[in-house]
Amino acid sequence: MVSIKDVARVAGVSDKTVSRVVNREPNVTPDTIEKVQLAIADLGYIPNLAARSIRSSRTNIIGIITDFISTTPYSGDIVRGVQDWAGANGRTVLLANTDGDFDREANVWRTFKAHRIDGVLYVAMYHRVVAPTAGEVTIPTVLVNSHPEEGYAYPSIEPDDFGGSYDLTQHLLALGHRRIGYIRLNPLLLGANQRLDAFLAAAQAGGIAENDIIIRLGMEGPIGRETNYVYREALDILSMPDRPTALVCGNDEMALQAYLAALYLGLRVPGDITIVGFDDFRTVSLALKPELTTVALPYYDLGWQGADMLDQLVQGKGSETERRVLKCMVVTRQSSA
Amino acid sequence: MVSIKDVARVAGVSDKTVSRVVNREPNVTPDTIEKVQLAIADLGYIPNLAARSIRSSRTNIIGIITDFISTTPYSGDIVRGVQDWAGANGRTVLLANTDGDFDREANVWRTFKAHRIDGVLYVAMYHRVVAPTAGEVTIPTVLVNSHPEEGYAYPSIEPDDFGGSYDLTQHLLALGHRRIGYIRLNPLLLGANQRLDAFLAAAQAGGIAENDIIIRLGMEGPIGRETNYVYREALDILSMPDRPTALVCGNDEMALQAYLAALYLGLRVPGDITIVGFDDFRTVSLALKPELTTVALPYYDLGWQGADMLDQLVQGKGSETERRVLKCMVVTRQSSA
DNA sequence: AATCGCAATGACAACGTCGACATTGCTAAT
DNA sequence: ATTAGCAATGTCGACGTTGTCATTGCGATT
Repeated sequence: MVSIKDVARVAGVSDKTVSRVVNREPNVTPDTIEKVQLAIADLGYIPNLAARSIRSSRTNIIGIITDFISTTPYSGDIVRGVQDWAGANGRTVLLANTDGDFDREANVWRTFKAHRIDGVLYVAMYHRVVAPTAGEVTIPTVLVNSHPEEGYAYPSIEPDDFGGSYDLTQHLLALGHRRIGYIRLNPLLLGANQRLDAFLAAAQAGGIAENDIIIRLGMEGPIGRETNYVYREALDILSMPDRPTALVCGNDEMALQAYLAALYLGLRVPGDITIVGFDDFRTVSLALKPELTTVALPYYDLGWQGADMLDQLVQGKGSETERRVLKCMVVTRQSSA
Repeated sequence: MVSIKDVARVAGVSDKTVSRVVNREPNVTPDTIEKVQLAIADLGYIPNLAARSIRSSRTNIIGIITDFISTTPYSGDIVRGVQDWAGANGRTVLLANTDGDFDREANVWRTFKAHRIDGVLYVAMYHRVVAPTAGEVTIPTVLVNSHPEEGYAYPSIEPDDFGGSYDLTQHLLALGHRRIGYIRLNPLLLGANQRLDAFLAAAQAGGIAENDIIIRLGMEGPIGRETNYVYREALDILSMPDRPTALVCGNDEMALQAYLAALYLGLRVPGDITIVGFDDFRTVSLALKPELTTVALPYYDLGWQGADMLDQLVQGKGSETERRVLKCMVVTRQSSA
């Protein structure tokens, strides 16, 4: 591998001068700069970041720790957001996945420390409460799509499930719906309760009677291996003699099953039944016909802004306890009327 | 940061001896080993991999370059496969995304070279032909989910779309279907043609008459911004007076739209119409009711085995031109009968 | 003309680790 | 008793880079 010394020799200057050119330090003659840059291009020299980091004890690497990267596919957007931030700011991204396993997580922390990375984004693939103790964290860390357990102080960034759900419910009320079904997410998910609470709050504020709200549990059990009642419950709700005019689903995959149930029963969306989802998981929300009214989760921004928060933290400017919450926008499509 | 010398001081040995213990070299007294390990634990020493890599000019880091990581969510499984391999073999994964942009890709290669990583997995998020020239590749590279353009020699690993599609078609023939609809993927995708070709080959081999095969184009246009005709075409095929008894869809999202069309027309799956997909994108294939018969793409194994091929290559044992193809399994569920 | 100030450049050490080689001390063979 | 052999440990330098400080040379000031 060609090193700074090779460049120095070819350019006829000292290695330190090459270093100055590479790092754009002041007080170098334009002449010299040109000579050096020529030599660099000639030799195809690329600085060795490992060597640099030994001297400067900063690596410009940030790590991402994920738990279930593949089970909730849309949250890949978080990773993309982080990557784009990193690309735009001259950082590189180390990626590691724990599958939710404690030992593997401890290992990942060890590896990250061994690489002396600057900071860690601890990304939960579903919105939840989290305590990243496996590594006795000593690297600056920001929690993404989750927030710290009581008593732990980490900065965090998460979506405003409550606000999104509240707005979505208001959208239904504005359309005149007065009897509404609701199929709940797995209660283990943080978002599940926030979404339900917001739905109930908005419904109450809108003057909906309690017995005009039909709530069913769509899923339960450990994440990744849950049992799914959505289709059955949707069929059941939609077969009621006084069936609701709108059906709110915990997420878009549930909405998909609600569509199937509705169509199976010969109902038209949205003519006979309005159906809405949550997440704006576009593979589903746009494939559904009519396209699905849902709430877009700001996954990409969660990643980007999370990386930015981490950067602040690394530079000592960030708050140890900032808890940032990002708005979720209602996306109105043709499934609601 | 605590270094090997700190440990040496505390343990009362030389730094080299600590190094020996850390690297499990032979010829160290059990006594010494224990003293050193105690000191290591005491101080929380973790070797600095950057320093190590300067000496040994191997980093044990492999890089993943992806193009469209988020648009096709299931292919996150490839990344997971690579990660798991890396975790099991003491490597770390650097991740970078290009969004299909040439300049960004060139940048990524630069960064990877600057990190002196051992090798690169060039992961195409949809199966296609690829020529990773942006970096004038000098790092050992394996193409995943794609194969090299004519004239370029890279090892590659990809799914056997043809075989999977052939088997799936045979499954339909075995069920007695003699008149079959087919909705094509975007022709830009490598898999699109392989799947269609296999379908036609299997149908012909099974003695299906040409006019008992109804082929429609489901999508076209640039990846990520295509126009989608699937729902319309499905409605159209299923409204034919002599409608086919089975409908093959280019992928599972298309199958989803076919379900919606069938149900809209009051048809039962699989009673009135058998529908099958491709990919086994479980978010869809399992959410559909009845659950979808489809073909599972070996994404995870693509990642794992790709990483393994790369490792061989890095160690100089691999072939520069190996082209590995992984079998795709038909997953029989309730949508076909 | 002598001095000062400063821009431009270089020499050298240090970062943390490990490979090459040297040293020590013990056992076994003569 | 001497030596050879080898296991256990240590010394030192190198990897590629940059920070610190020193040196050079030149124009400006007195």
